[in-house]
Amino acid sequence: MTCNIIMQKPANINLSEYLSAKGLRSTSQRDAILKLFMAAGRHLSAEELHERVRKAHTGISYATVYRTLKLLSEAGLAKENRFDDGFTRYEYNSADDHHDHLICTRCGEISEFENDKIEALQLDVAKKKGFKVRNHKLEIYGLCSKCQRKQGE
Amino acid sequence: MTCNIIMQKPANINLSEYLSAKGLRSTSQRDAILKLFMAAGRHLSAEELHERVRKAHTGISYATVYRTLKLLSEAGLAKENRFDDGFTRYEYNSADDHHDHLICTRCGEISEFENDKIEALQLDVAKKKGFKVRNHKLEIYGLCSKCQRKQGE
DNA sequence: GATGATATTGCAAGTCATTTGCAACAAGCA
DNA sequence: TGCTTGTTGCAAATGACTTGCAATATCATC
Repeated sequence: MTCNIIMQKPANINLSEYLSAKGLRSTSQRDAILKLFMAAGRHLSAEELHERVRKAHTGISYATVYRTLKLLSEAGLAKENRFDDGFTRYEYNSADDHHDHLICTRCGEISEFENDKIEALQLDVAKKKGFKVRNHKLEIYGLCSKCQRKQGE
Repeated sequence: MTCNIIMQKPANINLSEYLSAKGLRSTSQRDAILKLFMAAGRHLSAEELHERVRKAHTGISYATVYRTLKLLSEAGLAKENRFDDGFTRYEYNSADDHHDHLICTRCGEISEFENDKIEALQLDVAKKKGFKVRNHKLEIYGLCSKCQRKQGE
């Protein structure tokens, strides 16, 4: 059901290219953060990432995690998502992969979907209003199947 | 197909009914805030509302505006929207009126739309994942027609 | 209308995620 | 190896929003 026929290309830029193009420096902290960020799967908050980073690589500060996450976003390697739970979650941004989110308000599980029809309809709506779309965001909040079952207990 | 997305209770309630039902009190501050909130049109931030309220009715504090806005939300008279600009905007919640938003990232204009097809597709997606929808949020960011023209200047 | 229990207010101080100033430190070119 | 300048960790600052508290106002009851 979820099999993706087209292989997802990784984000086209890699970090060290981006850094040197901008005259920035490569550091052990940045490497460690990127590595754990990519390994972690999606939708990590800065706090969660910091936790993991600190375990593997003592002494990396909160500030550095935030700064690096911002850097990764600018480089196109990460994408920021501000859901309704009050803090920003980051996901690794593979090129051209746009998707939207289903968010379980009970357990916090976030799953993804893609729907071309919805995208097309959005463009129609925007066009009718003379609006030029740059970005969009669709979030569906509710209960995942697990939590529906638990709810009955 | 019926849209069983439950958004919020219809706002057929008026404030004084809600207050007395809950054992709460009606105050001149609450009246003033509600009046200006309703008169103001949509998508006001707490700050904007406070500004207006203060002009008409000196001495109403920020805290009271926030508290009243929260009260109105609980009463179903207001709806909170957290867009990507970092702060919450409130709109008057007329019963059963669900809509989504087009947001101009240049001038901040917010316009609304409704699209039943998109809503239906969302329910499909959710259904396929065994997800029970409680709420959803669709925001399209870009440039309104005015700002596209200005962009060229 | 006066009384009194308690909801509400304004103010200032507190949250909480995120950002920033700064001095110590490190990368990487010369 | 030296030196310029980007980076880091720390602590303090931000900024939207919330809350504690003492003063005040509401409203059911007398």
